[in-house]
Amino acid sequence: MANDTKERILAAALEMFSQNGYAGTNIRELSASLGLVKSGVYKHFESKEAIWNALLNQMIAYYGAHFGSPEHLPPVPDSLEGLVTMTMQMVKFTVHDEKVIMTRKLLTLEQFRDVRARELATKHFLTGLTDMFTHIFAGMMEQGLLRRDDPAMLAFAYTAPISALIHLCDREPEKTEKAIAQIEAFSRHFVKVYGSLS
Amino acid sequence: MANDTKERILAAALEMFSQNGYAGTNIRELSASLGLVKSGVYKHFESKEAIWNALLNQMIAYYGAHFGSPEHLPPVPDSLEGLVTMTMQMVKFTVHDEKVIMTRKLLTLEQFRDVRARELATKHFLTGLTDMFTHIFAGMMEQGLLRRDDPAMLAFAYTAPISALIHLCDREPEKTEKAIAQIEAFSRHFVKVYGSLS
DNA sequence: TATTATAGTGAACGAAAGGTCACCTGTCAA
DNA sequence: TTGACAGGTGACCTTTCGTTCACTATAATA
Repeated sequence: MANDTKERILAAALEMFSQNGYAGTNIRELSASLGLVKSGVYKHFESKEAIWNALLNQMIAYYGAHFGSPEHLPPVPDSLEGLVTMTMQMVKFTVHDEKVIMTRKLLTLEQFRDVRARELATKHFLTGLTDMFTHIFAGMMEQGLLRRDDPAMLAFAYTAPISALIHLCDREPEKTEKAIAQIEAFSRHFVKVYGSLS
Repeated sequence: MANDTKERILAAALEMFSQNGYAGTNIRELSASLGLVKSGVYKHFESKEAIWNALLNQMIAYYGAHFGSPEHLPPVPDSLEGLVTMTMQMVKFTVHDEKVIMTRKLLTLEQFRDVRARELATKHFLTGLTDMFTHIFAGMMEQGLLRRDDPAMLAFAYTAPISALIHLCDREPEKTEKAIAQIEAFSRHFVKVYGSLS
């Protein structure tokens, strides 16, 4: 049947939920944005909540597939400058990719209402990043690039400020460029402080 | 007249808006939680949006009165341990005070919808804290307690991770104790790294 | 005491919400 | 050719929303 309407509904839902929240979104507008009428949506989902659940499942699955398992860990940089470069690549992607932005906003808006959104939010905003950089920093310490220290603590100290500025970009997109520059400055400050040469 | 109903409405609105968001809150429930009937609220506010505006004005005024001006800056600690102590005092207050928690949640939920909420959110979550600790760290550097460095950068590196864990407490209150311990560990890590004795 | 403003009630209203249903239409398999 | 079905339409239903209004009780004021 070549039917991608279901996927298009989920895409539109992500867009509207991330902007106006679940409660602030209505099926009429959502349908209209797809060029169909409200009842058409109910051919694909049995309720508004079903759309929400499907969207959340999709996000959870996506996160699991891309960041959930150890095999998706990025390579350990072989220099301090490599850490900065890798960081900036990831940051530039994450603050410019519309779908990623909307995912973060959605999790921000629904974290207090839905337990699964809450858990995914914590992964997205906190533990996912620290886990990833714990691994990276442990590797860099082994290579003698970073001062020996608790890699988890360093990862937390490194990723939390970056995460804060990513949130700023979501909140005030016009500050994105400035925030990226700030992240790079922070990253360089970090390698200066924790690099083994200091 | 002894009429505090207006204030009670605002308090209830803070509670409901911070839990369910503006769109997810209805006047019936809000009135009921105060033991009055829906139309009674309209004796004090002409619309739901008027309640929102009054609440936001109150929050903005409160923030301005308590954190807005330089005279409210905390004293500069006279030791590294003093920094940790002061930090933990502030943190324990901010993660346990119901009103402060609800304020943060509300700003989190409405930051994408309302420009003034957005600006206050940035102050609350980012610039307010960094500004405050920029002043503190500059003072501590003058006293020779901290290594000479850019105090604004240090303030950012110090407050952003703490802020991230405060957000975690808002999202998952059952992790509050653990998060507080993590903040203390991070604070001690920070003074170890940046203290002038290192 | 008479008056008047205040705070609250309860019924009602129109709009908008989520959801249902009978119906239409094009596609594909038997 | 026919029948089944997926996908879409438009009218309609019920509930809930924010809001209004006539009315009442109360307490201060003139």
